[in-house]
Amino acid sequence: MMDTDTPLSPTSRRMQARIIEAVIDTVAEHGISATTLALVAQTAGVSQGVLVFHFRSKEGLLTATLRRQNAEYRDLWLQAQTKADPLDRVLALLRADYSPEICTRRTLALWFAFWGEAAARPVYRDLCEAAERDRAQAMEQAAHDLVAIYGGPDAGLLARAVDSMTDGLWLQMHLHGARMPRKRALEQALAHLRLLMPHLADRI
Amino acid sequence: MMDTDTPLSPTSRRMQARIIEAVIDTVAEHGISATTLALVAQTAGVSQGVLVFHFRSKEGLLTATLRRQNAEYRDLWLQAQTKADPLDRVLALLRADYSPEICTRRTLALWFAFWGEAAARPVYRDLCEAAERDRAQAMEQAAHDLVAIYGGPDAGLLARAVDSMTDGLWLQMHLHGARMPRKRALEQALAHLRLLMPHLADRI
DNA sequence: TAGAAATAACTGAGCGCTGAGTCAATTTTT
DNA sequence: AAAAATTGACTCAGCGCTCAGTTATTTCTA
Repeated sequence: MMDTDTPLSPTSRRMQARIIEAVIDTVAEHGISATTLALVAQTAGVSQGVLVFHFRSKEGLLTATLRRQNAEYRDLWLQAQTKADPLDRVLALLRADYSPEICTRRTLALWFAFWGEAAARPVYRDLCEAAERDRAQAMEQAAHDLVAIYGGPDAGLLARAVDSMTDGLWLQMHLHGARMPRKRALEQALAHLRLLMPHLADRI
Repeated sequence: MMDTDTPLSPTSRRMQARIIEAVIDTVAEHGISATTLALVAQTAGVSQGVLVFHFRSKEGLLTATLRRQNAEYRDLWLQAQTKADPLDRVLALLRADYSPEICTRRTLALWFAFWGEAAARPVYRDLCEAAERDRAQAMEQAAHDLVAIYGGPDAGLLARAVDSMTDGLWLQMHLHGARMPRKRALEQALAHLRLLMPHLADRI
């Protein structure tokens, strides 16, 4: 069990998913530093022992959570890759970052929690970095294709500008909460994109 | 002592500064969750008791550190406000965010550490939010003046785009470390600005 | 297919240890 | 000599993790 790729029994799979949900809730509400096995167990409605049984340690529990978070995020933006037209692809990638699944108090808090510990824990750093990089490459590819067809600024710069805007708006949503709702953030990101590509503004 | 505004003796002031330095080192290296009074005391080369004497609790110690961090950041960008020409002011504000003081492993790790805990601790959230807002307003004012004189895109959008780019690049520097050095980040921010204001590109 | 045997999943009391915070005693500053 | 600053041994609540025992699930056998 755990991080080997042994096929999990449905029972275990369900339990692990349930536990990870509880971890996310706990971290989002209390922060990583106040997340304890007892609290997670209580939130999940199971005994403390089962956490260790499935994830070996608190550390294992947190990295598993981060891994699942990464996978879920990846799944989300991979769907956006299916579009044929590069502008649609860029827009879909962008919209994915402002989807209701991502722009939750819960989810944003989780990302920032792990980013906050990333400097201290190489495991977190590597996982966060990898997720970020994969996504950035996808955007860069899409931007490259876009510029090749429609023209525009340097593709790399364009991609990074869009992604950076996202990080900034995520921070705003994370800190300001209700005063920067998802829809406003999305509208701002789109306005930014229009500014970067005035010649395609009518399609954005 | 502590957060009252009683004038501190030079002895206390020096000791508190020394302790806060140690907190920053400790948080940057081990993260908030692994920062203990013992570790901070050891790093500062003092006894554990003195931490409590000056800051009452671990919580007090951390909020004092955040407050000082805010103040230092504020001092830095306030200097940039002195410029007369609004373009110079925008550029100075931007450059401040990429100054060697800010773009340290240490400093970035500290910001992200507090942002990571912000969702769970209202005190941190409020402090981070306030700092962010003050700074954003300064940028918005400068952008507004700039657009009034030189023309360009919507001032608010411009300001937010610049600041968001910063947050994104801070995240990159934080996660990727050496692969995103300060100078490259600055160069990217400037290139982004040139894209947003082509008519002023030659002055950027 | 019923039921027994074997394995997997889970419980919760408990252990050792480390954390934050205390305080009487000591040193330093005023 | 009085006040302020500092020490470090101490407390004890709460942490991660263990493990003997229990329950659920799957596999085997007649």
